Amino acid sequence: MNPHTIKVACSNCNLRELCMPVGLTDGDLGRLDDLVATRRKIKRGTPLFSNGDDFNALYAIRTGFFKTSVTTEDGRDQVTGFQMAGEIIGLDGIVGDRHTCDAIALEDAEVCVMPYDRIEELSREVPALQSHVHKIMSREIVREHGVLLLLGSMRAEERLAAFLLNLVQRLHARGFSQSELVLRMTREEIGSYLGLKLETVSRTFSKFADENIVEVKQRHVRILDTQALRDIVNPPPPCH
Amino acid sequence: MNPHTIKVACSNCNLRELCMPVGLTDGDLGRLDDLVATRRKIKRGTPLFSNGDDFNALYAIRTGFFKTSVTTEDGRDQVTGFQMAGEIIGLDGIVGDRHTCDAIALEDAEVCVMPYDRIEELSREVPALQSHVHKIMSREIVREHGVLLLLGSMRAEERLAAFLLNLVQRLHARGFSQSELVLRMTREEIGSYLGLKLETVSRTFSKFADENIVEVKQRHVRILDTQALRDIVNPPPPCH
DNA sequence: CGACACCTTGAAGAGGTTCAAGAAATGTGG
DNA sequence: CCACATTTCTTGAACCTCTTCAAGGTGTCG
Repeated sequence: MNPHTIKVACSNCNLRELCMPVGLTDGDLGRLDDLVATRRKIKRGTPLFSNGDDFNALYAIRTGFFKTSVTTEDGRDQVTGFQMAGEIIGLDGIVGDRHTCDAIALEDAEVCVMPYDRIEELSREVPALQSHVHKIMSREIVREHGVLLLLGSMRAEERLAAFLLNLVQRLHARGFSQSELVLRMTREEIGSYLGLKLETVSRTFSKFADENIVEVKQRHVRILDTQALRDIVNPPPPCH
Repeated sequence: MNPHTIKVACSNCNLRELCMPVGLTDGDLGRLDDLVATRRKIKRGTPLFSNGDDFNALYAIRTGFFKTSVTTEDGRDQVTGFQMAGEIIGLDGIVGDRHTCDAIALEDAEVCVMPYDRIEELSREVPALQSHVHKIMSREIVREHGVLLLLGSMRAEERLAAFLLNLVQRLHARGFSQSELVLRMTREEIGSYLGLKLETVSRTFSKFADENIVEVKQRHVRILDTQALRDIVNPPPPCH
């Protein structure tokens, strides 16, 4: 067995609420522990899985931060998402038994490895788990709908504002500040996710800073005016 | 009961291969019939479901053609996909018990209504169905990854070329021509899907026509040079 | 046949990209 | 712990793609 893996239990994991927030009986909860085979540590800059890898597990992020990205034959690259503690990655691999994207750790990370055959087996026996797995997939579909909207119909400022609000909201749900955050990704990675060039991302940050909407020092961002960001994403109807 | 619904059976449906291509025993196959409660006819221009509607079923398209779209509070609209016979629609509703997008018929259509609680129930008992449902969701996630790539990193010509190739490939899988197709959607809907304005879509069609890559007469499109379209999507490496 | 929705095309303009240079942070090896 | 190499970020200027606005053409349906 990989030396970077250790045996663990879900039943007293403090991320349980986020990662497997199922209404489980004590008995079911014990069985959930069977789901996580091991944990695995991923070093910053290293893939958890890559395009083409055999699919055999979903991963629950315990600590750390990931990006997922897809690549075309001619080398173009698109970041499809950023994932943080409590989120599940690897769903792309189910349909074809191989992963179709890369998942790269943007900081040292640890994940719970949940072998897919055990998930299928267990979710046949525990309806609450079955339902939860379905919801996780559906949530991912709905999330991507939102990104399509962003890429298809928003301008640079709207995209970056939406991105910041989304990040800070997810961090807040994990107990972090509502207004302060440290970006774990480069401007280029943000740009790839938002369908913009890194220079445009940088310029837009500067513009927000000029307007006293945020303070930006490299990857440290402080949101000074959340409402202004909201208004940028969703222009308030003109008063008349 | 709604007069527009009738009772039916999957077990001898000729779309079975596309819609529920599971390796089923005869016994299981009979049980699949329990899945489809009814059929429902949808008139052109009419929603199958709308944003905010209670979620209680997935729909398998028997005939017809749909678009799905999401809307922002300020009225912006993004087409998230076009669906044709054999495809499953409604997955967005699972996570929150309500639909989060609109599904509109672009031509008169008929769908099989598969109540979601029956799907969950039956897929606990029929592993092949469980696996299939998971694959359908995963496929949708992977499909959307492709659209993200398109919206995030491609130029207008590349987007339209990719769109045409995708449409014709899916139609071909259903027994239609590899080179001829009738668009069921307007230029505006194509544009919304591709993150372009309708004028840009129109101009790009005209450009392809000038270059003898396609023939376009309103919604009738004939592809004259498939390889040219492929080369536009995926520029071949320069010879040296 | 007339009304309406849809499509095409042109010209001007805006938003984002590209290219380039330099500054700031980060990591590395001595 | 410091010097140096590397990566990342910022900013400016020119350019290009796509959008916007406008007008006219085409097709469709009652």
